Amino acid sequence: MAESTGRKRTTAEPRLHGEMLATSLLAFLKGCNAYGYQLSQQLSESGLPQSDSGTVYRALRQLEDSGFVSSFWDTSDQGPARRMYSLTAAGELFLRTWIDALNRYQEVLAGALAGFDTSAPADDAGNEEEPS
Amino acid sequence: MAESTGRKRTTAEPRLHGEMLATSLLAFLKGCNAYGYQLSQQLSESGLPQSDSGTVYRALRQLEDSGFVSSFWDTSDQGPARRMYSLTAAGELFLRTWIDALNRYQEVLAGALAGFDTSAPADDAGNEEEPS
DNA sequence: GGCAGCTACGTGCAAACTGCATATTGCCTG
DNA sequence: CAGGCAATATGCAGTTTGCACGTAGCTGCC
Repeated sequence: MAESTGRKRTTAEPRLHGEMLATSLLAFLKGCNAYGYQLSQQLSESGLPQSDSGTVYRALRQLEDSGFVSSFWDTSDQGPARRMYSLTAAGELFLRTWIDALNRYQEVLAGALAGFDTSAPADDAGNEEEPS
Repeated sequence: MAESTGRKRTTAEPRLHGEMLATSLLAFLKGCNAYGYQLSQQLSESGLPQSDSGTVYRALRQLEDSGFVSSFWDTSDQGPARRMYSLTAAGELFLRTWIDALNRYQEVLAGALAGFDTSAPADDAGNEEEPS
């Protein structure tokens, strides 16, 4: 009953998922628009946890469905056509919103590491006083 | 191209998932050990995006399977027994690893936001730094 | 020409994860 | 006693992911 599949989630090295992947892509697109392959490479070089390229392409599609990016086919260069993505206003808004949530997230983590009791009113965290 | 349910996940308010949820739980446990119900409440009060309590319980189980937390039944108080969780050494290591990744993550986001819209009103995409 | 290899994008499938509702047990209060 | 809260857990349907694989265009090499 041990590791049959071997693919848990919390076990191996981290991987970039969900909103974090989406936000990273939006952040890259904020600087300059790019295409999927390029973004996938940038993720690898960023030192961030990596993602499967298929996941990246699908994430970009979802972002487009949500209206956070827009795309067009770029055939100006040689090679296979590239789907060029660019950030929309809604995407920028979403990006800022998420960065804000991320800041709180890091506060919590940093606080917990530094010795907890950062901002919470210490209801019963370190106190064993239970309202009974 | 049949349209599915239509509600994606990049649209509404963020929710805490995957490794981010796991890391939050580990961070809380770093300060003091606690049980699921308590952790679920702390998440709500932290200003972080929330998670379903069922998801929290399952995440704790997975963390235990991965060896990042350990648990025992606490019956010292009245009421239903509580499964008390505490952080293990492996969990602490995982926590630090992920916080490190988080730092890089925030660097990327902050860099993308700050590095481009400060004084460059150019909206084209072809004039960014080419790293190669 | 033939052919491997790289770029660039996409999809099928099974496993995994999530949200919601719901069930359970124990205790306390009106 | 019925109702409600605390605390944990699970079934189910829908969604997301990892991996593998497939397509298409171009380049280099013999």
